[in-house]
Amino acid sequence: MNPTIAEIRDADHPGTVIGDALANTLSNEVAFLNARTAALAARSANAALAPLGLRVRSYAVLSVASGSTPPSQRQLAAYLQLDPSQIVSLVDDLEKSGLVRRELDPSDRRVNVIVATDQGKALCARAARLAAAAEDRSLRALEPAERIQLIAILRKVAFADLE
Amino acid sequence: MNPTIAEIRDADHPGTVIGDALANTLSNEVAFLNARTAALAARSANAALAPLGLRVRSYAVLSVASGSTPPSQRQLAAYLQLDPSQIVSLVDDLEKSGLVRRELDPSDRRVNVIVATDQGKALCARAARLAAAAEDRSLRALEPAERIQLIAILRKVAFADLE
DNA sequence: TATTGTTATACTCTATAACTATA
DNA sequence: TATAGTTATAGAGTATAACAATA
Repeated sequence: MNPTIAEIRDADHPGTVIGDALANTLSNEVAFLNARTAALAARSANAALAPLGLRVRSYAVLSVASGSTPPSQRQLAAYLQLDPSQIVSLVDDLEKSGLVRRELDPSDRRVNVIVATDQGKALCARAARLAAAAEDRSLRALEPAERIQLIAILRKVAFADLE
Repeated sequence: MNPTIAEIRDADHPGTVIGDALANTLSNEVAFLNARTAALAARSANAALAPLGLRVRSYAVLSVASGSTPPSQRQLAAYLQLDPSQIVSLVDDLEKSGLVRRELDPSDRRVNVIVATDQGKALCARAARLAAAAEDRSLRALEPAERIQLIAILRKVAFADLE
């Protein structure tokens, strides 16, 4: 169960055994564990969302825009840790699909508030269920209590850049 | 401290306040928290490793190759969750820099064993220290006990694809 | 002057498929 | 037939810099 002492095998090619030693240095580095986990989770979530025409990125934007406080593009960029220039094409695509609208903020006409349409909110709800199912599969190795711990700890780390 | 109730600000532009509601749905999704954390950690680690001419990817390959059980390229791909074709250019670059060698496995001449040179091992040791320092900064929001919990839980999730 | 959104560009990473040489 | 490594290519993601409109 513990990667340090477990033999590690390539899931696709069971003949490929990776010895204990491989699972040493890197497997204690959070950055590596995070990268590996995020890669698996993103692949899984992208596959789950594909039938809806969404990807993890566009789903994230749609999800925030579907909340009770529609964000500006700048806020989306900060929250999703993307460059503001990347938000442009994400919102473009969602807008073309009729899932969100850009609304000029009357109090500051430089800012676009991104608000989900009814159609967007409906799709977001369906997407959230698919994402949750993918997450259940990704986290199947964890006890319920561990899952709660993981979320609590990751929230601290994920937002450590904001005081 | 808790992102659900905290106001979230853009670190670069303190005037940008993101309301509570933004921090709701997504911030309970492990895939999102993982992606945000991994993005921050990768950026930090890449910056830390840049003076050595390494990036997180090449460092990961070098680190495994520096261990006591040098891997095949296939094993590297499985362990790092990369496609075997991506390993080729990573190893090419490291080999050109004299940090690793491809050694033909005598028992199966299809496989290249990737073994770090002495120079590669020395650089890997320096890189590991820089990576550890970057990790300390990334995880500064955690108590020591939380850090240990995080590693234990992430290891389970990160290797759930291997039974 | 500073900030929001936008465009443009170059680079890195991801995903597939096909090829070769060995088994 | 099947596997290890390689090549090629297209698409997605990352990082910067510059610009127009607005504050």
